[in-house]
Amino acid sequence: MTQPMNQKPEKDEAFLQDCLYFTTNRLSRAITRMADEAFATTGLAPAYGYLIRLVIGSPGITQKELSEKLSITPSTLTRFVDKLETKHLVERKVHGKTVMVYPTEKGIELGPTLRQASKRLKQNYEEILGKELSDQLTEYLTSSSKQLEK
Amino acid sequence: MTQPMNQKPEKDEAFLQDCLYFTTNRLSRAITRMADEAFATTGLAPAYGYLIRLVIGSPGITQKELSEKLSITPSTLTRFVDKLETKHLVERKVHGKTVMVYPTEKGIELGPTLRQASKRLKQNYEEILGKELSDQLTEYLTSSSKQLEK
DNA sequence: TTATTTTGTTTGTACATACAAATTAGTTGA
DNA sequence: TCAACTAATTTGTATGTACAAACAAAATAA
Repeated sequence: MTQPMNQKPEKDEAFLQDCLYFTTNRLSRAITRMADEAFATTGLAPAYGYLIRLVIGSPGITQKELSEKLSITPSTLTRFVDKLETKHLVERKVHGKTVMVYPTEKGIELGPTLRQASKRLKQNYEEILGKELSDQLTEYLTSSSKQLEK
Repeated sequence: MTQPMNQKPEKDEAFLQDCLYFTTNRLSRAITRMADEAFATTGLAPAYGYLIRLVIGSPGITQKELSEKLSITPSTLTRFVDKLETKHLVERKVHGKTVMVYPTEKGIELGPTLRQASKRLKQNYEEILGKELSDQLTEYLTSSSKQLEK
């Protein structure tokens, strides 16, 4: 009897838990919910917070560089900068065909608040997952992303 | 001198690589791109493929159960089933206040194609990441999701 | 110098997804 | 029996994100 007893095609749902696509997106939804909460006080979605921090850290950084560091497409980055510009948190300076992004005074002032939110977020998930797993997972994620993005 | 030399606030971008929110979403974008390719032949986005497979595996499964197994909200699930219903791949049967979902003949026939696409996807990412890392990562992701979803 | 190609950005459009509110249908307690 | 509650689903609306096409500026080739 080579055939296992279970005739029915995938009566259970192991194929979900085995799929990196599914499991990654599942975690993405969970951690995004958590991040939204942690950043609620900043008035900004988490992704925007990280963008501003990059701009504060490197005033005049180009949009191309930003989209690379954030691993999002240039078109998405355009929309992000649009929104932050209408909130007067960053401003663009066009230089030929490239666009350089600078923080405004208001943007710079937001820096500490953003770092705090990040810290809270990290505390929250480390409390649930443990520092061990959190760190290991984060490291694996970065390494995998780098490989897959090629 | 308690203060480290580096005065400038986050000149580098380590804070990105250290953040589980960022790294998870980064991988999510990369693997979703890959999954879209692998499922291109099916005419369906990957998420819909998994939904149909659950329905084939448990005909009459309720929407509530589906949304739990897929870890998506009920409202999202409603839209998914809407779309699959207009494509005549599944059909709803209302039973009181719950909705049961059944595969159509056409939906059942799609099963093998979907499993193939899944297999291709897995082969593709295992080729890049290695089976080792893939498995370990997938396991960590599932375990973390379970904990964070509580 | 002019024509071609490349590069960075933006715009149009589409989709997955969520939350909050509305709806509908059982359930329970007075 | 009916009012209040709870649970499953749907609808309205908003947002992050991508891809493809358009556009604009720079670089290169002729």
